[in-house]
Amino acid sequence: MQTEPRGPKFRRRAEARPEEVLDAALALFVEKGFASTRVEDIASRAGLSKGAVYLYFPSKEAILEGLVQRAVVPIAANALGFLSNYTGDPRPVISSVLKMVAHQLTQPGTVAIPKLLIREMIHFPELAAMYRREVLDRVLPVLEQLISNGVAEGHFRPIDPQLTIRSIVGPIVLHMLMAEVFGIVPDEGLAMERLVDNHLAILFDGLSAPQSDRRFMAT
Amino acid sequence: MQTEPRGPKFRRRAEARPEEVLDAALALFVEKGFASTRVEDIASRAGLSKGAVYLYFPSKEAILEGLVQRAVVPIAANALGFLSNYTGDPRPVISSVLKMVAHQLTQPGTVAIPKLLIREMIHFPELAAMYRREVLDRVLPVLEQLISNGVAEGHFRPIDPQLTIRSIVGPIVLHMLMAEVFGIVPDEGLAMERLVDNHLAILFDGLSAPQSDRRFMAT
Amino acid sequence: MQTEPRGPKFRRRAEARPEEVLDAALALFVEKGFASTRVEDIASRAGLSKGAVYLYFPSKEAILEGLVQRAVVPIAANALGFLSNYTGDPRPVISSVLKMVAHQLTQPGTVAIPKLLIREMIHFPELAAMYRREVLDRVLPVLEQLISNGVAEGHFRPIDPQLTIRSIVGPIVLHMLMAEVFGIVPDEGLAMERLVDNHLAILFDGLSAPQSDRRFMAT
Amino acid sequence: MQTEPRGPKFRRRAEARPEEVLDAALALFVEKGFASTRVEDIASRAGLSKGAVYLYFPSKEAILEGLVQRAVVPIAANALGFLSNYTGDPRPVISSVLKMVAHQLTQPGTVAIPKLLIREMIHFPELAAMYRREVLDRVLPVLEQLISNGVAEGHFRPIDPQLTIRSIVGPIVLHMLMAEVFGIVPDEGLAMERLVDNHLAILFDGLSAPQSDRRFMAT
DNA sequence: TATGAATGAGGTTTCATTCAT
DNA sequence: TATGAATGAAACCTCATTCAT
Repeated sequence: MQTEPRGPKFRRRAEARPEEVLDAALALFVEKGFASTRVEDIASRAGLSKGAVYLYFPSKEAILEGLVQRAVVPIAANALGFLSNYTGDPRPVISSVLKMVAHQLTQPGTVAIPKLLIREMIHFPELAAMYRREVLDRVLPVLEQLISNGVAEGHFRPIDPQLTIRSIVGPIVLHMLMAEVFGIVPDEGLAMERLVDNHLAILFDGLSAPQSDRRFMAT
Repeated sequence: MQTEPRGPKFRRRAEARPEEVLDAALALFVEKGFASTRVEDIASRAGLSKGAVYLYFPSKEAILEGLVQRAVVPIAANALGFLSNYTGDPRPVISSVLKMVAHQLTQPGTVAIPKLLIREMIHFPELAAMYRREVLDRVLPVLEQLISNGVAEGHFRPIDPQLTIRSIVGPIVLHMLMAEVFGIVPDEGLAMERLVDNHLAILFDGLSAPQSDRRFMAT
Repeated sequence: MQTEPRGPKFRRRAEARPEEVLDAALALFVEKGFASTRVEDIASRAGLSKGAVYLYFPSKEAILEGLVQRAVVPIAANALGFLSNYTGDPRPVISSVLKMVAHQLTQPGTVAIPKLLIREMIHFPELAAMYRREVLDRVLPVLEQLISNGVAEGHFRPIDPQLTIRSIVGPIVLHMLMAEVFGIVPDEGLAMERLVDNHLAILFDGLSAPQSDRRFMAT
Repeated sequence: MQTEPRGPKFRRRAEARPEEVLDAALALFVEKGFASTRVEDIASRAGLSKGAVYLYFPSKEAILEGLVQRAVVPIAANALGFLSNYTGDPRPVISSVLKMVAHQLTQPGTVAIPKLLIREMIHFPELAAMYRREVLDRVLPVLEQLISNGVAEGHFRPIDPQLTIRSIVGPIVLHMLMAEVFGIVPDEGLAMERLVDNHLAILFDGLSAPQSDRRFMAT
């Protein structure tokens, strides 16, 4: 008659639950958008019941917040260290950073958050603000400093560091955007490596044919 | 007892109603997103009743379609002519095209449609497909050809034309994106002109300090 | 500057307009039901504008009322005369009445109103009441009297006149109903005449084989 | 401050909810018609909230379908067995079938579905088709066979079995129809039993007075 | 902790009716 | 008389959230 309080039947790793919810939510938000994703979808993809989701997150929006939070933490903890206070020719650093970024962008997890923010920013502006504060406002100044140093030390022409960041990173972003939004991919496929190589060549040495040729042509 | 001459209940203005609806919808879709915009909002901003909107568009989605259609038509009608079959040094053309694009992008109407598409593409993929078909698939090949010519005629280094398009346009897109999504604007403000100038300098002649320095450094 | 009041351009037979509206409405109500018929449909089928319909009928419901009214008038004016006060063997009369009714029922116009009433009675019970008052309450008593006379004069068995009316008319109604509602038609087609012949044979002389045979079989 | 024990906001009764919804819907559809019945009406009559109805049925139309389905199932499961392959004088069988049918038709539940179909067939023709397929196409052939046998074995005159079905059942249907649609009821009330008795007398032996009389009259 | 039945606000769409012209 | 642009009420359906169990 009585139900002896036996030890937990299994205690399905209760600790990892919020993470699983976030994983499920991220996948679905990216696939279908925030609004079109039902809480029940998230729950069942995470292997939970709808109600259980609310044990971990007070609302659907909170899941999105949690998503951005989770993406933000490693940035703060990690990185930048090897960029900061760097002196010397910044070109090798930029090369490797660009390649790293390009590689990251092909990992689905990395772009998901910015993609989400681009879409949902209107509905949740605080989120975009948070992402900016925690991620962009930390990374951009470092890059800016790197370029400034490059100019100061004569490695670079005298260009505007802030604007130049756009010239460095913009092509990669556009590349992703064209592929993601419009399905426009170069003949050879996404080809992130080729894009970066092509871009670095232009970035450092310019689009124009070398001086000698130009003088010749000008004749 | 008195018949105060109130404003007429019905205003008869068949004229440009659909245009007005589109204008109102564009503004609201950009401001609040498609889903969060109620048809009634559109109606009242256009000075109509909810029902009247349905005299001109069979559904809310049709309004969005109409919006993209309207943005697409001028592209087909308009230009490219002055780009096609262009021969000679492409650099001046690229300069002016870039300046033109940059100028266009500061006009609210122009960016609105792509911004909308980036957000709503998930929910209405046909729209993005249409925009791609009608706009991008017309413009990109022309640019590609321009660059190919530049390479063939020795004005440019031997670079990949398709990928190079991203190096040319990407920075401007990123500039807009940073401003729009994250509110990140250079210290001097949007400064589209300065951005383009900075970018063109890098684009044509590279980020690196002139050859002389580099030879020196390479030593 | 002034618009001389010229004679009417054409004065498109303004008199017949209500009739045309009723015709259009009847066709559409039967085809699509009352609720699914838009006033604009009626108008355009009648060759009018939506607004013009309201010059003749104050509401959509009034059109339906007009329809029933119009169907009711001829009944009151016409008929019954030749049935009333009939004496002598009623069988020939019933035969010809039944054939007439059957013929009438194949005319689309005649069944339309009862069909409408069967469907819409719930929404407009007064209409059914009116039809009953003006049509059925006039016709049924006459039939009842006819049968009563037949019994009194020894032509018929002693049966209940009111209930017998159902035995006389029911099969024809069911025949129509099966065809109209369920599309169930005998192998030979609607075959109204055959149905009536078959039914009259049963009605007057019974389904059972003649007495002589029955006695034989009973042996 | 006090927590008055109000009725629980949520009642958990997964049991027979769909059945209750169907019951409520049937009652309302019959009373007010399909279109005039709001889903919320159904819900509250079933003791649910509007939204809960959609837990069991994906749409209002699905409720109607469910209604017809539910009416159809017992037919397939049930009877006909005792009719099929019957040999011998069919008259007792017809008598009892007719009495059974008449009895059934006085049960509110039974007529409701056909009544609904007559009304809504225009809007949902598939429903009428389903009812025909599952019910009528099963019952009618059996009746037809029964009559054929009666003719073959000399119990009946040589009549058309398909048409004769109408002569057998029609009066009962008309009786219901007159009562339901026009409120026309014999002086003695619905009197289903009397109707059937009167009809059976006519059906088997005819309306006309017995042979002897007729011979006399014919003289 | 976990479930999932139940709630109810909110928005799109239809269309009878009105009325300025 | 005639038009048809405009109105606005009404109802279906979705889904985030709650809570009895």
